[in-house]
Amino acid sequence: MKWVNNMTHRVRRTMPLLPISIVMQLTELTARQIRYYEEHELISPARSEGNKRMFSLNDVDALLEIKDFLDQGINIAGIKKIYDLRAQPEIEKTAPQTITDAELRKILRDEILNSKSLDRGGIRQGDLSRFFK
Amino acid sequence: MKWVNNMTHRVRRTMPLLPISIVMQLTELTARQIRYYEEHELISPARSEGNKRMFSLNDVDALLEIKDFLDQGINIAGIKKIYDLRAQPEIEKTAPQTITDAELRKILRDEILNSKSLDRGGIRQGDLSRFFK
DNA sequence: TTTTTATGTCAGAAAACCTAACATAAATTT
DNA sequence: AAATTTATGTTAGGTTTTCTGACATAAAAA
Repeated sequence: MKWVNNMTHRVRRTMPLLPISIVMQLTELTARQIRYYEEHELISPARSEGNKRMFSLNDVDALLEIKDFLDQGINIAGIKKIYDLRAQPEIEKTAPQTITDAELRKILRDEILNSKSLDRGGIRQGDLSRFFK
Repeated sequence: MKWVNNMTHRVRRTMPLLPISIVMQLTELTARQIRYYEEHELISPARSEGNKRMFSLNDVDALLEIKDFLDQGINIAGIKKIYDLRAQPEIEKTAPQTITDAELRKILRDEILNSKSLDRGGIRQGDLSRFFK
């Protein structure tokens, strides 16, 4: 017999559920790093009544992505620009975007030039697999 | 384009993620109630290094079920017995279980006699729907 | 070489959580 | 009916966690 109260697969991705200590474990980032990324507006975790940061699963996803970008040599400004571009996908491929477009090319070019042939093959977010099934 | 870091649907149900404040919101139980149920071994939430309770999604499910049982008039002892019986499903329907079985019947009988015709129709855990999609 | 970036570390304060104790209404037992 | 038990409320004192802000620093960029 199955029971009714199974919320596991229904939790909203945007619900602020997790304290920073748990997010540190899930992402292997320090509190300092997480706060720094928020300071630079890469994430906007919710706050408890007492001003403690509360993170959603989407926030965790975002942090893992930020970590990945940084590991790839992209800097905070670059990540922010990528996010900005993601936010307006409808203007994409229409009129040229003056400076914005050029900036993106520069970012991408720099990324290629900076890649340092790290070649971290295959295993993406490998360590996290121990947390998942 | 989809991104790789989507942990949302892969979080282990048993991972201790949530502080008691969040569990209070999710279940609409007080901290006192949650701690009392733990004291009576209906749940066993994990602990942080500093001894703070950390709850898994399974724990939340369990608490919602406990709440439901209590609302139905079943007391803590009854819930515990139900859990015990659930833990040995293989003995079920075989040899008579002496006292255990009789105790269960008493519980069920008492539940029926105590039902007070509350008749809380249909809507199960209704309020929680606002938390889910 | 100077500046910027990303992160470490520390301090003091506030919030969240802990256990333990006492209080109590409602239900149960005697 | 009186005494006890159950499930929960409340309060107090102590510990853990998190906060902001400041200063420090290695590596990268200008």
